Amino acid sequence: MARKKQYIEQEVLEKAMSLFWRNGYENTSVRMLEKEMGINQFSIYASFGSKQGVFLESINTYKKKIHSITHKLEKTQNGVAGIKQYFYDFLEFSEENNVCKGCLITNTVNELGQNADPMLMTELTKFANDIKQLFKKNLKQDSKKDMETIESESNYLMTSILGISVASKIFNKKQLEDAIETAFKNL
Amino acid sequence: MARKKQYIEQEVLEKAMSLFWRNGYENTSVRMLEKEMGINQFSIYASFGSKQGVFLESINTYKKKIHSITHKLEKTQNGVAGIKQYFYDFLEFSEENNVCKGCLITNTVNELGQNADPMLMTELTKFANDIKQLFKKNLKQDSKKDMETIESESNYLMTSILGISVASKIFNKKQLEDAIETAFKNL
DNA sequence: CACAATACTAAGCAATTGCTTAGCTTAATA
DNA sequence: TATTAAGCTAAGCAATTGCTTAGTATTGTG
Repeated sequence: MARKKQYIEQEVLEKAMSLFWRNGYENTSVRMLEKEMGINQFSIYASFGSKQGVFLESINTYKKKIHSITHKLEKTQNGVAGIKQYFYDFLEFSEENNVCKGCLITNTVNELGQNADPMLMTELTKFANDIKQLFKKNLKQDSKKDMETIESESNYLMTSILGISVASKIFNKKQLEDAIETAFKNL
Repeated sequence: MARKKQYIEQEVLEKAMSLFWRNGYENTSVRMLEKEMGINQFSIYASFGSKQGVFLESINTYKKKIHSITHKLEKTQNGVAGIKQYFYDFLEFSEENNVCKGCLITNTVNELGQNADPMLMTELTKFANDIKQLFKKNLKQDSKKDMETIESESNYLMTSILGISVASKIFNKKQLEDAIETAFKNL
């Protein structure tokens, strides 16, 4: 009985995600979203309710996108080597047109910090924690580390990947590889 | 012959810096600066020219403030141990009311990225490079590392401190200590 | 005291923000 | 083919943005 949507929500979300990823939440206006997504503001609000709504769905889209490499990590059986590979995979993942955008989740945590909507913040820290659990799983595969060591090293790995995410915006490839190689020397 | 300023520029800059540090550049409006600095917009523009001008001076104020710990690092003769101490000093430095604000420079790089004013970006990367040089200096004190190793390890240390800076916003003290302790095990 | 140079107050500027709405097209069903 | 529920266009909303300006207050000097 009714007219059909002239866009596919997942498709325009990909574009919205890309824009948020490049510019951050506050530096992305609804007008910019209009242009990037190629649809009118009315359609944006009809589909996603608010700018925050678009952002939340963009986060979900990001999660799906990064799932290819988190899934790979989830399936590895080779301990620390698998985690190291994840670091390299992440770098490749975050690169676009030779420009590193870091991690959308990390960027957002860093931008909004404690000013962020609590629900959003919960969502973001949950993601971070899931990654940490994957690190732990792989660390356990590596022989005789005790619980305490595994906890410490997973915290270390989390700050390392956060560091890589930020550094990727100003460091060149060689410097990032230096960082990764050295980071894994003592694990 | 003329009326006197009713505020001290360095004093109001301290307050501006604190606000930018907490909220980032874009999330800080001139009205917010007015309130925090306790002076009228006219005075802000008379003293600093623009919002960006206030920010640039805030960065300088930040540098002066952090100089107490970079200076300490500059003077240390105890190699890696001195760098590790710097990490702990930084954590203490970035804490305010039990809330970690990270590093103003790192936050800004992360927020503005390649969208930033080139002059500002140059300023920020220069600061990062100065820290890296201090790391190198201390690494050289530690015996028989070759040039290549020192370069690699200084890149590693830079990403580590960046990671600590970001992680400090979501990790608790124990987790951050885990990260630092593990980070220095292989140096 | 009067002058002149600067600072302060507060109102107001155009532009942009997130969001809404009135009026139209579109398309599947009866 | 007429109806009707939904989507689209584009104009417009109040609030906020960075910044300016007109008018007034304060000061040291002649």
